[in-house]
Amino acid sequence: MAQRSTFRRKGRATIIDVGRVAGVSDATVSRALNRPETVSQTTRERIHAAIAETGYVPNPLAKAMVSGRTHTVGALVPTLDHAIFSKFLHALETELSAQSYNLVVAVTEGDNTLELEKAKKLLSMGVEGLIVSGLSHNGELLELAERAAVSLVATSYYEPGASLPTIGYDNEVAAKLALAHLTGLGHRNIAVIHGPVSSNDRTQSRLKGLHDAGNDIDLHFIQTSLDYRGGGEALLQWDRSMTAILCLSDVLAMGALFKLQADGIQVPHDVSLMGFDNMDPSEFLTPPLTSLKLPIEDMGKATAKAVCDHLQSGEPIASIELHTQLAVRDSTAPVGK
Amino acid sequence: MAQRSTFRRKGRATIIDVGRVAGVSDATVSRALNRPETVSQTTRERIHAAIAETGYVPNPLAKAMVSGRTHTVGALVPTLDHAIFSKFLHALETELSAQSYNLVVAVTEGDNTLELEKAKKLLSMGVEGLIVSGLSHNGELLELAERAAVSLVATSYYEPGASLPTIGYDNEVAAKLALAHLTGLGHRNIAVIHGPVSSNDRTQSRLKGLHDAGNDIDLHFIQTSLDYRGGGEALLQWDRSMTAILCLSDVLAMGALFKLQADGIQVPHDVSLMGFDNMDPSEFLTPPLTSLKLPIEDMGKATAKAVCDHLQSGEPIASIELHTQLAVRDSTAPVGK
DNA sequence: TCCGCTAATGTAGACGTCTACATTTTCGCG
DNA sequence: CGCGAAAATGTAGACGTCTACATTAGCGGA
Repeated sequence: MAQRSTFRRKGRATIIDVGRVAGVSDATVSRALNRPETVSQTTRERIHAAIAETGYVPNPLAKAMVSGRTHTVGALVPTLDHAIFSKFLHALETELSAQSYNLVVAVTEGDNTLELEKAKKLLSMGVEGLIVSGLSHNGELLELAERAAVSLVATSYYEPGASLPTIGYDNEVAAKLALAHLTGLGHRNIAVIHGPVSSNDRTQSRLKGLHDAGNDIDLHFIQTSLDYRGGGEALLQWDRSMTAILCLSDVLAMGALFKLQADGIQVPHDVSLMGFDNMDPSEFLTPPLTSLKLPIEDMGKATAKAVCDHLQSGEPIASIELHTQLAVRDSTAPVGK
Repeated sequence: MAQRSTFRRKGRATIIDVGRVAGVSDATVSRALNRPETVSQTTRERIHAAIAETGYVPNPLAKAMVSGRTHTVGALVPTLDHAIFSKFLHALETELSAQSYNLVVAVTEGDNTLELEKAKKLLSMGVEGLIVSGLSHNGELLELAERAAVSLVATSYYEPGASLPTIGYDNEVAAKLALAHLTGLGHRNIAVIHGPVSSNDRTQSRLKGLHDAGNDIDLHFIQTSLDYRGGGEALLQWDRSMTAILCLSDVLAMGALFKLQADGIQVPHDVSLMGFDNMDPSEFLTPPLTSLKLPIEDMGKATAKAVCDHLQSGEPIASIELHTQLAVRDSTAPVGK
């Protein structure tokens, strides 16, 4: 803990202090650290001793400043407290970190104003790329990112015509796929339980995909809060004339299933139940839940790769479509059963 | 999109370019931006026009370098793909962001070597504080953080004697509390389902809390994988002589419950089932799951506050104990029933 | 022994912003 | 009309690291 004033200016030793102790210039120290082969054996040893003596730690800010790189990518997500986003971020972080990038996370609560505000913070800390969720954003966001020369990419979406690259899946098609499964089983009168529409463009797209279902299909849309409770409460608007329930999220489906179980209503005997997301527990439920698999982990990996490639090559980011897939399990059955 | 070579050096306009266009020095521009009241009205206007013209965006790195601050805090968590940690991070981010700090997240997969590696990356990008989960770490970590003059705080734990400040709860006490609930209902022969012990010191502590349960209590420890499947599979080692099952995580409890439901075993009639964590769905299960509430959100908030206070005041971080609490619901019943 | 080449090290200035201090301008008031 | 204080602006150098270029040292060969 010796406080050698020789090599301490404002608390921390600098590369110059190390040089002074080792009897060389700062440039030599820098070289010893970054390209050791250009420094003689003996000098290198003296320098390392000096580093140990001074407790020198490179100043990351000075480094970043001179290189102009922070190796940092920012992600804006509506929430962390939802398996979809945390799974996505997990995959994203893993891949980014494999390529030596750091991930800064900011939560937007689905609020475009807050999103803009947090985007500013991320930009003003020097992120090199910015990942957002969905397509509806404050108009200023794009402009902001462009001014900062930071490239933007949207996820949870695939829409090649959009004003920014998108990496994700087609929510409309996915919703159609889910519905087709139920109609294929003969269901014609179907409850659709979904979360709030405002400030959730994924839900909006999914609903859009359902709207032109066809004349002989009766859809009853039930909006509720996007949580387990909401799934249960939505059932108040359900009656047995609707032979199937399509939930636009597995959380809602589980909420509904638990309520049905509590009420003694048999799935799929009394009603078919289908989710959307394919979350971890879904396949273990009783009965195992039919759902729609979203390629969340792939999306995380692909997004990380795209951003890293872009930062390396300078090429613009291309949109990538990932595919959704039915996971047919026991919670859905033919209408007659 | 005019490419005025006058004010472009390496692609981006600098504060000096703005000054040149506005006909003032860089210092005046800097002041106009940071302390506008010290600059005359007319000059300010000219400067803002110049900023618009040049598309100037302050370089965050230079700023950080001169101020020596990044306003960034790092968090190392075992995984993001688990509600506990993502809930924690959500609360953490919310509070940090309220105090204008950014959050960098790194995933350790519960591996101390990887943790150390990622800690290095976080330090070398300039985090001002580092939040880790649990107490078992690579020894180098503490040393590293100290050298970088970055303060460390451990969460999910409360242990005032530890070598670093801890903000969390007492896992041993919590486990005892859970067990006491079951023994209080008369259960004497209890299965304890838990996840992998290695590299999970929270599980270790919880088990430690159970070990001196008392002579008349028979505990059957069943280790399994920490996921829904694991909870179900663990039941292979359970038989009806064990009148209660204590799962050291709600994920395991849900996995077990779903399997019990599938097998037609009634909870709590045939067996009492208790979880640990109190995750979102638990109260909606059929039957609602008795669990042990962990103060995860409080922990996130408290940790953020502690770190921010520390960074503001320079005072060392003090350990904080948060309390756990039983959430008694219908999945547990007296042994006779 | 000296030339010339290579290896090793030093010098100087750049990166973009901030700020203490110096200087200039402004303006009120006698 | 000029003095002096206050307001406005400029100058210079710091922050810590990197690197192109300049310089010195070292060494083998003739």
